[in-house]
Amino acid sequence: MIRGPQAAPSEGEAGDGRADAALVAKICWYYFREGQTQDAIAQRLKMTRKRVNRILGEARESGFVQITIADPAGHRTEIEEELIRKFDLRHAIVVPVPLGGTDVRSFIGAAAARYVAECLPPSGSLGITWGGTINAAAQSLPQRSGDGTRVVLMSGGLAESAPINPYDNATMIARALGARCYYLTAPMFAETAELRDILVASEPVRSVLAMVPSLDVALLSAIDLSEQSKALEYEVISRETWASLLEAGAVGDICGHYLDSAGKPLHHPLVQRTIHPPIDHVLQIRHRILAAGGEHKVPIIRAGLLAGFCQVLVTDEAAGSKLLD
Amino acid sequence: MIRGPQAAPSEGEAGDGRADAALVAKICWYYFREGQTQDAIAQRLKMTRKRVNRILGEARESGFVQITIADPAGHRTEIEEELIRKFDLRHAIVVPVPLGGTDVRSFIGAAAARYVAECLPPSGSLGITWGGTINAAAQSLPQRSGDGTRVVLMSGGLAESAPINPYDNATMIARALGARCYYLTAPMFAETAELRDILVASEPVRSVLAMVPSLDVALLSAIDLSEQSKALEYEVISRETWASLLEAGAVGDICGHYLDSAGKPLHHPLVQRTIHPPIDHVLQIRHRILAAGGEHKVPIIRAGLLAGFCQVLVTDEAAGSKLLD
DNA sequence: CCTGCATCGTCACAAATGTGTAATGGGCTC
DNA sequence: GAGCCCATTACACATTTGTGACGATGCAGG
Repeated sequence: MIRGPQAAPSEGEAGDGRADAALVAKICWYYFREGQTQDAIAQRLKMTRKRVNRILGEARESGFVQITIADPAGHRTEIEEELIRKFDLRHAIVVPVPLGGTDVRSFIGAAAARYVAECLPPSGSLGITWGGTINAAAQSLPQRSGDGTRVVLMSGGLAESAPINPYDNATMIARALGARCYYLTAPMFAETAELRDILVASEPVRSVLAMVPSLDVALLSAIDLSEQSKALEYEVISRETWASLLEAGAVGDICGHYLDSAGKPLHHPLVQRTIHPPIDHVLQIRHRILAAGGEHKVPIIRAGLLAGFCQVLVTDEAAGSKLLD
Repeated sequence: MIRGPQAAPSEGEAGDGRADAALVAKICWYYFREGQTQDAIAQRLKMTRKRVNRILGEARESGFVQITIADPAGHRTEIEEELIRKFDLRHAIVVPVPLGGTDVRSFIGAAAARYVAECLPPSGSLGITWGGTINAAAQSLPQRSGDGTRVVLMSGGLAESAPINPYDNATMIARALGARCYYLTAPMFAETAELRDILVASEPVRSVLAMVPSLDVALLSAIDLSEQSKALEYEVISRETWASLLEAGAVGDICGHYLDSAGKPLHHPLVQRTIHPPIDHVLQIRHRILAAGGEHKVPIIRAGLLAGFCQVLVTDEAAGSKLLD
């Protein structure tokens, strides 16, 4: 059984030295490329079939072998066509809803990763935000050598390490791309609006934020404000804040900008405390990709689309068809 | 069982309309990404397990799903290191030799395809030559949208359709890249040197050849002159020509340029009849990749390296280690 | 309408795969 | 050197997968 790609990246595995990478590669070649049986490979390499089996399993989970499904380029799904037309997008990618218990975000993340890998030029720069979808993307981003590639995390950090942490996200993506990583060394939300302004004006936060408008690609995620919102679950925002955001008409946020259902940015007190690039800076990024799915994210995705946050949408069938209603 | 990628591309299959591409994609997602069992997928999609099974098989063979093995970038094999040092290469890729009866060329082709896909810029131009290795590459080249990508076939054609035909090669590669393809509308060898000169000077041959120096990437293959040479087997050259080439000291050719074992181009009569770009034009191509392997190709590969034909070598372990002797 | 051809579903089975459990053995600490 | 921990092996077994045989269904042409 191939477990989904969101297997916890626990346990210290730095250089992945457990099994000689060359050996793993060889086994993978024989198995996937040549179609040899695990048994045959084991005999040939003088090891147990079980060992081969385990190595193959690990190779898949760790992303050592990537299985990519042809992008039916030019042969778009109806739903993709519709989305492109309705929201005037450059491109839309709609992935199927998982059958089993798998998290949709890992599907969407994988597709987004693929797209990013394709459109991020060598030595390009990529801005990312925070979220489970981005995390999933990080895990299935194809390795690349990326000379001079830069990754910029466009949100502050969380002091208390949530299961999904902005800094982790950024680190993983940067590692996969072989990129240099720039973090916002500030909390996601400052304690007061004044402090926020001071932080944003101070180095090194200022210079990292200053990179945003000239980024090549932005990989954005959308945070919803439904009951199932991860922001709530991980206590990124308190229940009171949540309630007050809802009351103000917010449906979620993209890159820290809370939007109402029409895509208009709100002037909620929280926004004054958020460390993030201004909207118009984000909108100056040449290539903007929004990766988000799941039915509860439909309102914020729609808001983001209306606000012009993205030219490329990566989502799932469920959200995609709801967006068309 | 996953059969090797060189399954004959026989039978007319143009648009591949047998099974809805979207359906195939979905099944592949469920199976490869989510790890669902074929049975579960069949039930969910209300079809037989056998059907799912068959679709998956076809998807693999047709290259609809690609299985890529992580390039241990920066973590090179010793043999790769040595090759790079000894021949002053920019990069070397050494694939394992197949266990079973699989043709080495499909391995090498796959690796080369992957490399090309990586280094060919969007809207870039790619020059290719003729040969089984290139053919294998075509078959495992990841699909891409390639706006404005161009593929130039740098050799003439064969009138009598050999199992591996230059035009087929070019077409397949162009199709995979979504590229516009430029052919040399001339035979591989003209009947006389005079006719060759006339052809080369005439349109449209001239303008296609004129594209060569400014190509972004060249994917070159090496044709050997051993007894096992495919050129001989497919009767691309006659046995007499073959003998006379050997006598002149040739060890094979790259892009129609016959070289001796030191890499010096020969002035054999055949060369005067060959429709191909001059050596210095080929050497002006910025990014030159030589994809060839198998022990019998070692002499011509070495010659090609000495002649400076490539900065990147894709070969197999057997040839690689022989090259280091 | 019937015939021939081809594709698909059903069944069945052998091979391959994933996953336990217990035994083995190598390397480490003490 | 004894004892222990860990990883690997050997063995066994349930699932999953690939494939062949055979009948049913559907379609084109006479």
